[in-house]
Amino acid sequence: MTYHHGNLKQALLDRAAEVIADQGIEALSLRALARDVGVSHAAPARHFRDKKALLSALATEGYLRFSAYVTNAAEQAGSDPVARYNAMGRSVIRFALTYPAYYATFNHPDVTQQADEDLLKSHKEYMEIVLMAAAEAQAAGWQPDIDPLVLMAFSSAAAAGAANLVTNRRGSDIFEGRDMEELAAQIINLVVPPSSQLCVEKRSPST
Amino acid sequence: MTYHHGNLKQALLDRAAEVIADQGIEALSLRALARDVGVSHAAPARHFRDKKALLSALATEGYLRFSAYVTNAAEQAGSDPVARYNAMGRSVIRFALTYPAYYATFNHPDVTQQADEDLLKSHKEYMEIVLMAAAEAQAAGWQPDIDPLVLMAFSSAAAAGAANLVTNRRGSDIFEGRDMEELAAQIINLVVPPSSQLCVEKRSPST
DNA sequence: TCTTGATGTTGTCAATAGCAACATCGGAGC
DNA sequence: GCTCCGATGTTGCTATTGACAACATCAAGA
Repeated sequence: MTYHHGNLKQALLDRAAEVIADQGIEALSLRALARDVGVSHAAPARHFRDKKALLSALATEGYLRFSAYVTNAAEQAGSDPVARYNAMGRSVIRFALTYPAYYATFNHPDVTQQADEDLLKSHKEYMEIVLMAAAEAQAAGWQPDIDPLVLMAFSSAAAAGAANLVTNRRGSDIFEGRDMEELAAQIINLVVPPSSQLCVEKRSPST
Repeated sequence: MTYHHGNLKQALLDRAAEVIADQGIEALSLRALARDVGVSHAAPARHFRDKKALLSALATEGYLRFSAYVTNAAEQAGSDPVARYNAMGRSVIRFALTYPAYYATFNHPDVTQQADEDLLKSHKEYMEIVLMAAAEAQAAGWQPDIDPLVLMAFSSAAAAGAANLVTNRRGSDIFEGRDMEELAAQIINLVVPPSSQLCVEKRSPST
């Protein structure tokens, strides 16, 4: 074992993601992280000024993956821009379930209440991807009269809210017996129909 | 000053709300709370098993106020069920801005990942209020073909997402120069139109 | 070889959460 | 009025944690 770890920064981020995923974000401790990675308790300070910085870095990494994830979902969905946008919405839910650690950082006060330049950049990049996709869906007939930025905010808000619903372990028994993932998908469908065909139908139901 | 505080439990909750509102939920400490209220560091333990319990209690109180708040908003909005539901949505945003401390607890892991009986009850009560209002809006022509529970989840998700957008201090400069509160209102309008008139128009735009 | 900067270690401090033993109050029952 | 007792608050303690400072080690280039 060398004196230098070699890749401590990434090792810490990886381990942090694991810990958050199975013990919750509140259980995260820099010292425990250092122990787990086999390094002394002050070593993380070389890479992260403080705990917030680590969470921010994790969130930054999360948004990068998030961008890739939704982009990929759009590509898988084919060429209909509305179907693509719907698929992106569904992928938000899947992402939250697949990478709970990253998703948890997105909502953590240390991340939401502060600005770190890298974080802002990766977050903005994500939103721009969504914004462009929203504009394309509009061009294909979805909500043509609304400001694209408002539409993007609306979709993001709904998707984020749905993801929260699904990731909350507190079982609101009002949803007793429901498949929460299915519920989330239905929410997405209320935001954007699954195909542009349905946009047209919606606007002139008499046909 | 008496030996017994008299109303320590409520005093702690009130002070906690203040601290959260102006220093953030991460800055909350039971000991500081005890100091501020003029009581010894272990006194809070008599009323709250631990920090999570205090946050849960605060969230419970928050949901009770939340219920009253949206109910009041509906009453102020008149008799059109759709307009009432729209007003309730807007009131969610106002609530988040007016009582940031309560709103912050709603999204805190200690609250979202665990179940405390009182909390579940007050949260369920809130959701039932929204559910009933959604059903009434449906009866007045809003989204008549959708499962009311799905509609309720959709509206809640979108409203919560919009509220998060507005309460996040991290200025995503993609919204540069926007009035975030106005943006949130526009989001609500995409969920439910401001009056039942607009539902009909939406469904048959040819008229 | 010497220097330099990056990285990791050891030691330490203040703040905190949570526990236990004790003190004090105030009301219920006599 | 008195006593007991449970509820409430206090004091003292331990372990954990985040953060800092001084030092050690390594790699690479002058």
